[in-house]
Amino acid sequence: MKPFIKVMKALSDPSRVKIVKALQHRSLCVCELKEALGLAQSTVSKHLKVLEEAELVSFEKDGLWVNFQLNRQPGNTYAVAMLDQVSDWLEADADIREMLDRLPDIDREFITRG
Amino acid sequence: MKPFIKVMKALSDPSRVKIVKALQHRSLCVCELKEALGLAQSTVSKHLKVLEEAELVSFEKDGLWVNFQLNRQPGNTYAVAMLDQVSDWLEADADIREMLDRLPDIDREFITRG
DNA sequence: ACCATATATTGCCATATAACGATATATCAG
DNA sequence: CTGATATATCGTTATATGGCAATATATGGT
Repeated sequence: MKPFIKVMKALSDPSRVKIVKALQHRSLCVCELKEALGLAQSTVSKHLKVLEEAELVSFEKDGLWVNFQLNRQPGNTYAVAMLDQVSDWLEADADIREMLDRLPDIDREFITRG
Repeated sequence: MKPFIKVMKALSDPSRVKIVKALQHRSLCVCELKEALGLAQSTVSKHLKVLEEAELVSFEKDGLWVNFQLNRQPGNTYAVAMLDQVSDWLEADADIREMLDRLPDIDREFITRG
């Protein structure tokens, strides 16, 4: 039951859903997600940890940057299924669209430290 | 986004997941679910309301009894999909199995008011 | 009308969650 | 080693959540 609940809880928060939908398009660092979501860096970092623990996202370190992406081989069955579902869902959602439209203009090179 | 979040939140609680898994087998009244879950009647009633608002369950009144069942025609797309998913999931879960094994012996006629 | 019973609602408490700012950690450049 | 920068962690606060007991509501029987 635990792994299932973890996935459901992880997807119960609008900010975390937005992160998943953003990562559907490309891998992103914390600071880019911070810009996309309009949240504090520490808040984004915490959300990413929840998503990681549900095995919905994974990361690769690249020097100072940490690139987060959708998890390609989750051991958690529910994570696999939900990533698949969510990829088709909420494409027309106003909040999601607004964020995705801004995504192309968000670049780690032009983000100032907050 | 709201309807999606409602469904995810509804399925983020072990007691509510148990309710869904129980209703997969037969429709049940509040007092039977109370027995199956070992929770207070008011707690079960509250959980059912959350599930209702996510359109995961519906009910039919029959005199004093209210029979809850899985919602057959949810307007909420996510509710439809998740009911389908969850029907295959957690069948081997220890807590779920323990509850389902007791379910045949739970009968509204033999439940004393708490 | 009155009582019994099934469910819903309310009030309360303990814990969990999401947010932030501040601080700590990690990595790279010089 | 020192400074700069990206991320993680910590401490705090406000709100949400899950649980219970007590009470209110609804329905059927006498």
